[in-house]
Amino acid sequence: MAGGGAGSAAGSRADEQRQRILAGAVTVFSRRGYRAASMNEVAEQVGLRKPTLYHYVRTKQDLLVAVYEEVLDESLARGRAIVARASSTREAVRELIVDRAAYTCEHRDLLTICFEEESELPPDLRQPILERRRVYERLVREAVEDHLRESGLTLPIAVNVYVNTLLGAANWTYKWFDPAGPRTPRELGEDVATVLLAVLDAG
Amino acid sequence: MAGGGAGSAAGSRADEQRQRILAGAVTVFSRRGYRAASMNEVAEQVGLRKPTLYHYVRTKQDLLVAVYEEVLDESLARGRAIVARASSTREAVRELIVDRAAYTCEHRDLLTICFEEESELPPDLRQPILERRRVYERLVREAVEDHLRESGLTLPIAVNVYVNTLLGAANWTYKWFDPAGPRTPRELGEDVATVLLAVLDAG
DNA sequence: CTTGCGTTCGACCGACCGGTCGGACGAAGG
DNA sequence: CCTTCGTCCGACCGGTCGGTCGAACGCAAG
Repeated sequence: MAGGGAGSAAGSRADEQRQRILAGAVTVFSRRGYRAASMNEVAEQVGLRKPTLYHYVRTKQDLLVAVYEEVLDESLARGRAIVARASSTREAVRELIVDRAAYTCEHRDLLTICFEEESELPPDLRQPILERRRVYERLVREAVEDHLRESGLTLPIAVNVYVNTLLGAANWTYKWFDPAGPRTPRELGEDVATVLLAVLDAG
Repeated sequence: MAGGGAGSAAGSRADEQRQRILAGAVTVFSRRGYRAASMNEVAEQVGLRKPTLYHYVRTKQDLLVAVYEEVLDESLARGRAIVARASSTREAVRELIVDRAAYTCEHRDLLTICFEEESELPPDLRQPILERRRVYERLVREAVEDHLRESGLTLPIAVNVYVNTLLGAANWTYKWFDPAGPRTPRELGEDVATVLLAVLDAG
């Protein structure tokens, strides 16, 4: 009863190792691609041998799924928190954009995997995972719709197209954000939001 | 001297086959991922057997490189043509966005490969290819800078950030454009451009 | 010391992949 | 008729990968 359990992390030695292995897998998968990365490489990254990995992990696919779980959980939690705490509907939309870009930049390796390895998901888990992403997108769309309703403004295009454009601009930062550059992830997110909010404010 | 030659396509029977094989490879690579796709699958897609593929193609990597060549050539050609023919600097920027999104939507499989298989490029060709992409990005940036200079407007953010945001929004359409949906690629591109130009016009 | 358990790994297995080889088929040219 | 050449493929090879097995090690409890 004390330590372990079902969740994704706990205090036990074994769970610590699992976390280390997952972190190593993220590094290797994002650098070389899920399929090209071998479990031997993951093991080396963590400082273990392959059979030891399999003492803690069931399959390579499980590691990939864990990445999606983490990103989806975190994305949705952040999104909900932002909507809940926002001081206005406009601020909610703005902060969703800023935070989305910032989160993406702070975890480029994680997001690289999520964006590029969808076809590697096991077929039975693919639908549920995509559905959870759709929940996040709906949250953003509703934030935009709330703001439009409240402000009386109208968008010159379909809301759904606006949301996809917005998410594209924010997500694409995973391709070009430079951690050694002059802008912090949040600053960059604010700039991206400035671009995307202009069309909203123009009403 | 008559038929064949160095270019990427010609009238000879063999070149026709090469085109068919490349098209099949694009389909399979984009659906399953370059690494996960086997040359057997490509062969099946084209209606041949693996050894026959290798009668026309040197290596699997060559097929991948051919995809990048095609997309880079086409992108740059379109970009230059747009800038050359644009009736105003604003129209140049607008049309660059519209066409970028439209081209992406019309060739989703091609672009999917380009966006997601960069790490699979042979190391010696990677730098040259990335450099050519940078040339395209520079073309867009200069179009934006020309418009700002001519109009006397200023952007509230760095031009470079604006261009990356713009390209992200346009490129991301490869993830969500629905060919069965109500909008044509160009219509969708126009909507995306509407969002991105608002901040420019507000200048 | 003995038992037991969590951890580690060398060696191995079956499957598959990129790529090759040698030959078969068929049409064109003599 | 035979030759030639482009096309096609069954069978095969070396290598790698995901995953397993059985044993060894270290350590805490009795």
